[in-house]
Amino acid sequence: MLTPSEKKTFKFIQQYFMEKGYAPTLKEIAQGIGINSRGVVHRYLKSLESSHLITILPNRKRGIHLNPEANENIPLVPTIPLLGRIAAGHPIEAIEGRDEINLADFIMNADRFALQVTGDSMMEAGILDGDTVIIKHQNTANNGDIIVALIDGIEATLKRLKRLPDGMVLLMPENKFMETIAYEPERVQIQGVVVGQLRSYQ
Amino acid sequence: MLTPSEKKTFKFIQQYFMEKGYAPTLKEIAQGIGINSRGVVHRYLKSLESSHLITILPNRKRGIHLNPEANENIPLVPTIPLLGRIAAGHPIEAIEGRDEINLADFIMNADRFALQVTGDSMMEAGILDGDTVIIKHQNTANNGDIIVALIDGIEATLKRLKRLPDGMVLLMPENKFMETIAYEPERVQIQGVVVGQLRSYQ
DNA sequence: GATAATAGAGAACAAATAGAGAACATTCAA
DNA sequence: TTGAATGTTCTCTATTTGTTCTCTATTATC
Repeated sequence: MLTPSEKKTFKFIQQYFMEKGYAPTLKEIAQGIGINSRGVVHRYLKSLESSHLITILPNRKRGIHLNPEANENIPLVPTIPLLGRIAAGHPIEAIEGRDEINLADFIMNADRFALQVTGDSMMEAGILDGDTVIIKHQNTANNGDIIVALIDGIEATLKRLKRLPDGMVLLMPENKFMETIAYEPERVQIQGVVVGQLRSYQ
Repeated sequence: MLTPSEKKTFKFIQQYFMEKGYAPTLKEIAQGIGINSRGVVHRYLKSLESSHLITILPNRKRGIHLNPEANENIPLVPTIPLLGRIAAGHPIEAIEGRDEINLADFIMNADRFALQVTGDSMMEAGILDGDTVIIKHQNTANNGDIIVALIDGIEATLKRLKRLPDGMVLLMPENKFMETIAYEPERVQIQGVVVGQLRSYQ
């Protein structure tokens, strides 16, 4: 179990790694977490090592490794550090305030489930073949939402919703090679709304 | 059975755990449930321990463990049910075997972090303005990987990597309105590889 | 009314944590 | 080779925190 100081130390190391591409010195860590003593930092590092979060190469300068396989030791909060904003042509810009993403907030919820997407009908909305979408189960949706709809009780589809003033329901793909189709409202049953999306490149 | 105060205490601890990743101090619990006395909190903790809801590590600061069996409503491993595969024009197809997505496997790892993407340079790869990409920290990458690169030690960018036989490094945007640029290898420092992606529609 | 259970305040002490900084060993670059 | 920077091990101090008490108040029950 990490103390708050140890956690702070660990986060600083992660962030430093990202920005510089190499590990910080003990002095830099000390400054980064707001203390003066290298000895104290060393104590925190020893503790992080015994939690298998890092590996210390003895006596090496900047000899800290982040351990990839360490998730079992921080099991409780599904968070990942959010280090900043990346835009082409600029240095990575730090984000004040929010410094981590809580996956629980992001998607976990009793009324949510996942679907794996096949096909390219939502390609131009950034939803590609093989992606996973997180659906919030609900029977209504707003204009412009991306929804899971059941047509005639059988055919399921992922489309953007638009209701016309005359009552017709448009299900619009985000792919210029595919056509929007209009349905009578009673043929379309809304199953849920897309609230998130995941993609794995591994 | 628990008294109302004990229940309140237990809920506060659960919530604190989810948010911070470590246990609260007695003082924090006291404030959290609206009293002043650490001694009283300690009494509640003893009671929660004898109900096997928590374990107290004696004399440890923040030495409270939530007992997993008593905690079934809060999953330790964040998962979301994966209901099937959706393809335009077909019913939702069930997936045998895998029926839930483990978010910990998906992204959480000590050497991973998140970056928020600004701009449209990777649009055609389905990475849109505002998306969050999960980066695995590493200094090497394969041809075709989407990487975070530092150019001349300053400028950070998200591009697809291609190495030419003559040693030059191509950083290719996925946007037909932007141009691929070739760099001498010593100007490009690889910071990490994109291993995942999140998008929130909320 | 007596009794027990619940709630809370707060004092007193022991122990853990956070931090400073000295002293020495080791690296690493000039 | 040498010196500065860095890692490592210590001892010391202060503060916070956990723990155990005793005391008071309220409420419900017999």
